Amino acid sequence: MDLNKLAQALIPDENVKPLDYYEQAYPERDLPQGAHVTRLAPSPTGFMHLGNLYVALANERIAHQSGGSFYLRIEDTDEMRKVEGAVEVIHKSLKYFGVNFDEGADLCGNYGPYYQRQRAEIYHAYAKELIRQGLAYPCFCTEEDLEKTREYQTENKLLPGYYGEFAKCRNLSEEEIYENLKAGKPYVIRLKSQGDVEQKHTFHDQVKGDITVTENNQDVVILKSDGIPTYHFAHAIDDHFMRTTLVIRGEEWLSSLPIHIELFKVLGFKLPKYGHNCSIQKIDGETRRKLSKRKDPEASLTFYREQGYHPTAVRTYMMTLLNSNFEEWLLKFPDKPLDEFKYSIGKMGKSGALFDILKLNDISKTFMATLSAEEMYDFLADWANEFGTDMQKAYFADKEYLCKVLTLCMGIGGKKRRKDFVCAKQAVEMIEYFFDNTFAPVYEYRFDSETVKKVLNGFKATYSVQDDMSTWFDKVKTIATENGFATDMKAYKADPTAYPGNVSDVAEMLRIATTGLSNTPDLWTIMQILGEARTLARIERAIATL
RNA sequence: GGCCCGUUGGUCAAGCGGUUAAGACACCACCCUUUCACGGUGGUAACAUGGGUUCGAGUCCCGUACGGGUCACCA
Repeated sequence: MDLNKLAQALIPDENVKPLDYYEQAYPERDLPQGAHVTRLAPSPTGFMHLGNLYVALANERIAHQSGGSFYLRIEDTDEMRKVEGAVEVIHKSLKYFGVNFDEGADLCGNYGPYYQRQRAEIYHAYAKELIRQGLAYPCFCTEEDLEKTREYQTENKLLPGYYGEFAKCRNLSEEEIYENLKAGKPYVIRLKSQGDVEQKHTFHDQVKGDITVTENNQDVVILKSDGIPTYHFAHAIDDHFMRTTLVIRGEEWLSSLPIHIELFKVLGFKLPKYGHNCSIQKIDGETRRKLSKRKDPEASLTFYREQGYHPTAVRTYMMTLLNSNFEEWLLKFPDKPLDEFKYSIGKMGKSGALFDILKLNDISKTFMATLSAEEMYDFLADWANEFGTDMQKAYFADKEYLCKVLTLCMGIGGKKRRKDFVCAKQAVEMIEYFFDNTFAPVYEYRFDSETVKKVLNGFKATYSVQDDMSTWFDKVKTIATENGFATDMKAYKADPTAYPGNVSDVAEMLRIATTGLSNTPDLWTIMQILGEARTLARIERAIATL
């Protein structure tokens, strides 16, 4: 068979450039020893998964730490999944979490285009070369044909797929090929696999260590009938010409690694290093499964923005899952920037980790407690502006007042910072009692109405905003004594049954009356912030409901 | 089902042939405390399983079980 003629018939010369051109157009990068070029290569589906951030972080760290480059390539070879505006979403959501690309789609760079659809020519040039070498061929099988062989293979317990004797179009005669072409039959280009499934090799994965890979024997499709490459072929071409040195990707790719190895081999390209990381899982009843886009809201990156998790907190949590020695480092250097941590690919977990929102919350609380009132104001204002209700947005009109509230709620100036704030949404909800238009208390006292009424009336009669903290508390103690509550904690502890309660119970009644909550920061300060008129109004409001 | 990967407390995990099997989150108790937190101290709790190899195995080998991934003209 005249392979040159076939190659020319399938992919005419005028559509491609000579192979040398590409090698020269995309030369080896001039980088320091040990520098890694990594990438993120998502499909533009418009949905950003937590896993996307996870793998992006790993790739970004390794590239930047080694003095290499990290780029974004868009895998838009599947027309069906494409969504308008998706690339913007990718940039926006990753940027929010501090992941920045050096080059790539919608950015500059010398190794583009970074959209696979715009790289048709280069794929065709190499597909043509493979055809010429007899390493690829056109396949005219229809979906029904493939379905039939698959059925036969399953029935007979044979390895499914298009290979060896089942690869009918491998052996098409020259006449048959041209006849099919002439008849306008649609076709794909398949790799003529040289592999043997009996052959196993050990392969060093950067994450998993030594693994055994079986040679590929599938005549995989490299060019679809519309001339667009499949992922496998595009991966080999792109990562070669973009000069990727290390591919960190999800472990779902592990099983197609043999295909990639063969593709790089037949194309004459040097295989990059690979690291296959495991996916983030979730416990669902009894079983674990991958975090699911459909079932788990926390799978989506937008979830963290909507809830108002601080990007640094999410990033920190991701790092604890990504590198097993990170947490130890964090404990040792809590104030150092995250980027100073020495990331190592070898410290990535070999088995899938469960997503633990409690742990995220803890990290988040600790981080939030490092912010100043001003920083917190800005962070909450940003969130409210995008996701808050109109009432919540109004909180930010009086910055001075809100900063006072935040200073109190975060325990700034105290001996120890409070750690009440987990995320913006919860924080904004938590401070709503400071604003009269959202103050909607549900009073739940642990004492009977009569007692509460006596306490509240006693307080109302004596409260003055001029009182300093100890004067104020002395008054609370007086009210306690008047109602039979213990003020001497030692005496109370010795015999709790002798009293209806102690001062703390009295304080709690006052707290509930003024805030609607039994859990708030220091009550005296709250009353100072509210002022005398509002404080008394609230006490009266509470009395009225009794 | 075939192939591949994995399995240390509830969760994340350290461990590289000899340890009282770290640490963090969560949980519990106590202390501190005018509430709630914060903080402190302590506690409960683990090597999936059966065989080897070895003086000695969480660590090495084989089997089993369980979990995950994958078997497209999707990535």
